Amino acid sequence: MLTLRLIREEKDRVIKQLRVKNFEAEELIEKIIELDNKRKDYQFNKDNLQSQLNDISKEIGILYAQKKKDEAEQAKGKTVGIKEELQKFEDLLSSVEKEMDSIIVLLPNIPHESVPAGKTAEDNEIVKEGGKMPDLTVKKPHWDLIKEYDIIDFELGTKITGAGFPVYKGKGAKLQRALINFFLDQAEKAGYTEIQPPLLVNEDSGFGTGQLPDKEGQMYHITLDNFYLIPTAEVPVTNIYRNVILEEKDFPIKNVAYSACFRREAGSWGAHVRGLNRLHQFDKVEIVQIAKPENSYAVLEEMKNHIESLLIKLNLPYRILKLCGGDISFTSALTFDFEVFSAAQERWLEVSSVSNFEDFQANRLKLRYRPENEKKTRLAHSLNGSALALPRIMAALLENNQTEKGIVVPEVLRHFTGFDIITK
RNA sequence: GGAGAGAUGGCCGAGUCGGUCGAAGGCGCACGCCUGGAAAGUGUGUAGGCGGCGUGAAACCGUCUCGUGGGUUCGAAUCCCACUCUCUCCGCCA
Repeated sequence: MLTLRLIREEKDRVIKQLRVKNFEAEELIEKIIELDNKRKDYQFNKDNLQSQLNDISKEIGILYAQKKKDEAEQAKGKTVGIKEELQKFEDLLSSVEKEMDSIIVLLPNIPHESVPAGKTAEDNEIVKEGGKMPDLTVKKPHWDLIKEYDIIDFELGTKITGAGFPVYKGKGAKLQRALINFFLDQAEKAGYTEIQPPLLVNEDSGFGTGQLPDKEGQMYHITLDNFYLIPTAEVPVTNIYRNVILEEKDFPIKNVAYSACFRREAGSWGAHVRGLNRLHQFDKVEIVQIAKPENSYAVLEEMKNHIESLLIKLNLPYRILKLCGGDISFTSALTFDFEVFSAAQERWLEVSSVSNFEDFQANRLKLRYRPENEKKTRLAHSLNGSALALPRIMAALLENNQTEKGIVVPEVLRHFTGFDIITK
């Protein structure tokens, strides 16, 4: 949620920058400013009336204490008109606030200056490519490999739950666990604190990170208790800081969490979603940082480097994209996507997305900090990134590392797996 | 799931039959005095939101906030209702 102050004070810049996201904001912003003016006016009137009323109440209290009962009764009469008037302004205020709340959440975060214009994923800017393309003598897609080596079973998942809930077996399960351990250990070495969050969250948390109210259909909802299954650990981990005022000494705040993630993916089933490419339940290691505004872009860079280092260590061919205005998410100011090349599918697969939300989430979360020697609090910046999402890494590893003898386990994972090749 | 108790500032804790209560007292913290330095002692300060308020900040003023939401009343931390959460006991259980 954009801050009112920004909307008021830098209206033109907001409108201009939102056009990069292909969002025409002028009308909404005019409406917001109009509502805000009304709001101030109503509150001013309300506060004044309340103040008068409070004064009379105090007088009555004193009169009673002095046993001047008649005068006290008389004073009560004076409150009637004021109370009616007060009620009127209270009603006006709450209706204008309600309308304001419903409109202000419609505005997306303004993109960073460096975000390129563009409509679709085609317009994303490739900022870096790395790693070496594998030279394969056999070239089977992972959905064939997992059957051949009996390591992941989709049919079994369908039997137990439904489509998109695969069962990992034997060395497949072990490889998955090795990846999780590797990612967590790497994050720990980079100074992140490991968190094991709840996998179900309440409505307030869903609102805090921006999943609710609009993306409701993307989450599994447990209606009986009104909980939502998390689509990413970002939700519970960032919500740790909901309604929090941080002190200077609390920084840097670096958290990492492994969790299962649940996504309904309603309506997004189609081409290119075979095998592990898109699932309803998958594992992910997520890094989350809370930063001071002046540091947040340096922090984003640091997170980006961390993610890149994982791909290098796994020896996967990768590229880094800066998302264009049309592809960047509603809440993000600047996002980099990481893709790995999956050699048998001959496709780039998105395995990570790292974003700076600036104060957009923080404003909803009421996540603030107190700068040194300042009385006033300020909104902090929040950032997160996948480090990394498991299934597509798994898909790329299986495809890129296949040989006639079996699937070769990357060097860095071997002490977690205890084996160096997956054979039939 | 059943029965009971409770929720007050960073923490502990008081708050009388509703009346100048944003809230005593203590601890902690910050700054100062004292000291050669420290401890002890001592003084001062110590919530957040919104509005007045304008280019930022401070000060000041108003208003709201004692788990959350509503109600009664001229006036609610205090009374009433609903909800949430915590604790204790019982039951169940990895």
